[in-house]
Amino acid sequence: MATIYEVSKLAGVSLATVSRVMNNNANVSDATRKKVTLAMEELGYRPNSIAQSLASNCSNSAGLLVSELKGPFYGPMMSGIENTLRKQGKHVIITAGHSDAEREQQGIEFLISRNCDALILHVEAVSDEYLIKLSKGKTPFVLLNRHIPELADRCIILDNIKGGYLATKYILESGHKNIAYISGPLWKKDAQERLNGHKQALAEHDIEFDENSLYEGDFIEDSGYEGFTALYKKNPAITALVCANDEMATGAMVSAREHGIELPAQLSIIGYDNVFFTRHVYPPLSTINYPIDEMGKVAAQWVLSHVYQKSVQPIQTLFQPELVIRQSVVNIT
Amino acid sequence: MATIYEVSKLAGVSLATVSRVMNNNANVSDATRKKVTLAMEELGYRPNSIAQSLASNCSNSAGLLVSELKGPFYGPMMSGIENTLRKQGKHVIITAGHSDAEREQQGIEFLISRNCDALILHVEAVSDEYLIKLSKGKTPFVLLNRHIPELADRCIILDNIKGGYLATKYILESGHKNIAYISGPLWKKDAQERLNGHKQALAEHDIEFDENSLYEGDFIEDSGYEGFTALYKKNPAITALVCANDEMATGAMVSAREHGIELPAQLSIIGYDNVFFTRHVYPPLSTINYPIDEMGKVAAQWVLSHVYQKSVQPIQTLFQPELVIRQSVVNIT
DNA sequence: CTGTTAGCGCCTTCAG
DNA sequence: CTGAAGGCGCTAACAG
Repeated sequence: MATIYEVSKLAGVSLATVSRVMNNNANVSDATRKKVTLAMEELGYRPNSIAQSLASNCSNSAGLLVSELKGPFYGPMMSGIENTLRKQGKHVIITAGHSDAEREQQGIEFLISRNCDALILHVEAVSDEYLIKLSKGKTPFVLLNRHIPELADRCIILDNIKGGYLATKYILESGHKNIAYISGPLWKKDAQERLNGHKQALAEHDIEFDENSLYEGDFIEDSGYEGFTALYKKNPAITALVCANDEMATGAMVSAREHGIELPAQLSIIGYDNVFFTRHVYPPLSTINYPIDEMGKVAAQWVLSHVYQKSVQPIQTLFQPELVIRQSVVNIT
Repeated sequence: MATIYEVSKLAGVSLATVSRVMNNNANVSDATRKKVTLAMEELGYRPNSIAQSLASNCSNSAGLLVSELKGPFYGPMMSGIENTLRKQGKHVIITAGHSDAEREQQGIEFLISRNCDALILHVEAVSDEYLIKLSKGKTPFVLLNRHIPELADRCIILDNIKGGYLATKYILESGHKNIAYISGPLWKKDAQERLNGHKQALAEHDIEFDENSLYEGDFIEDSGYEGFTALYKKNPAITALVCANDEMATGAMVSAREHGIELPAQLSIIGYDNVFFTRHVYPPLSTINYPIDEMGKVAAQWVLSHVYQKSVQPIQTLFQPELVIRQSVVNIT
């Protein structure tokens, strides 16, 4: 790899001049600029961004931490972020936290140690205190899907309580009274909030929440399968199931079919997230829309304006969930 | 951020010694080691991996280029790679090429300029020549899903011809004779190969391939929708459709239903890739398994052994596709 | 076992 | 408009 030094020699100028044409910064005469450009081409020169980063303390890249690299939820999120950042010539360094406090911390530290100019974090396990401490550090960050009062202006979130409420309300208005619920891991705030929304809707319709009709899953398909199996055993009379995400809903569907239950006629199911494949499962799954790609874009824009343009514009931090009606819920009134 | 210098001062030792305990390399007495460790903790010291990378010419991270960050195909691939690398303390820097030659090149150059120790590339648009030239450079790389004879030992591929063959063979053996095909973009080699496999199976059964029953899609769902719409218009008598990937197959299903076609009774469909949601569409989609997660792991292992352990072990480069039978294909003999 | 001394490749004042 | 010089934080011989 050619270095700036070789370029400068070939062009017959100083290091500083080469540096200047690279960052087409200061005034450089057209003549010398041309000389340098030619020399760079001749040598196939590529700037070493590591060295740039060390010297300038700016890496032109943002760090992104997601819980998983796979799964239908994170793909659109990463993609939305990468696209908007890339358009401005910024890069993204992605790493996974696996919903584990230690791995999330490691990931964050890795990104910081890589000189990321800013961080976009979808963290679940790490504590509020840790993040507040982190916010005192020099690397700015936004939080996706997590609300911390002290950091409210950089928390881009969905109103999960409302989402949970909307889902169950729709089920109730379709005449169901015998309703089971498969939640996410309840140590996760969003899982908790969705469940709270559910309870709220129930209360509004004077239906008492029954612990026996709750199964705590882990947002993964299999737990939906196991959840329905368990729930059905306890109470075969349920006519509707609300799931805290779409993947568990599809898992539940598999179990329901194995029990000889006809969908949606004998069992209504609703999911959450509106992940892309929900249109294609059978029956097409009604769900709650989570505009994660858009939220990712907002996060990216925050980075762009806040870090690179130094113009601190307020951003939309609260997004609204929406009911998406397809065919998995049946009216039994 | 504390630097190595401050640590050395606090511990009362030299820079070199601090560096040594960090890389627990050379012999350091337990006493001084303890002093240094304490000093590091007290200062909350974190090594700056950018500086390490610049000085040691080793970044402990591999670059990964995929076509898209979203989509059911790349998720498992990224995840498989990240997991196996992470276990050895290596990190992954991911970027997207969007199946565009220029963006793929940019991505590769970014990864190289970031001092990645090795690259794992899923590139589609960039030329063979470019990659061959790249192979002369100092950053080693493996190729995923691309075969270049000159670089055969670092190409981890699936036998796509065979996969295409298996899919159509299964359709033919189910008694279908009036078969349409939705391909991927034919400038992509894998799309071409899958189609060739299709033709080969047809030939074996003495069925002539008809250009009119081919629609060139782009591996994205919508093109499956449009593809079937166009194909059906030309020939409403088709009884089977083979698609070059699962996403187009699900798109085709939507169109078929809109035409009042009952699935699978009136139209058999087979996909390709065995992406995770194929089990959940209706009818559950028969397809060809593409062990992409495993192939990703092999790529990661290549990096681990080849670059970090300097033990050049040969790896499995050719993987076999397998027919996955579900319920979207019906026997009409 | 430990300290000294050069760099890694680039940016950034500061003079000129 | 251009060059010289110092430094970003760390590693890696080489001495001692």
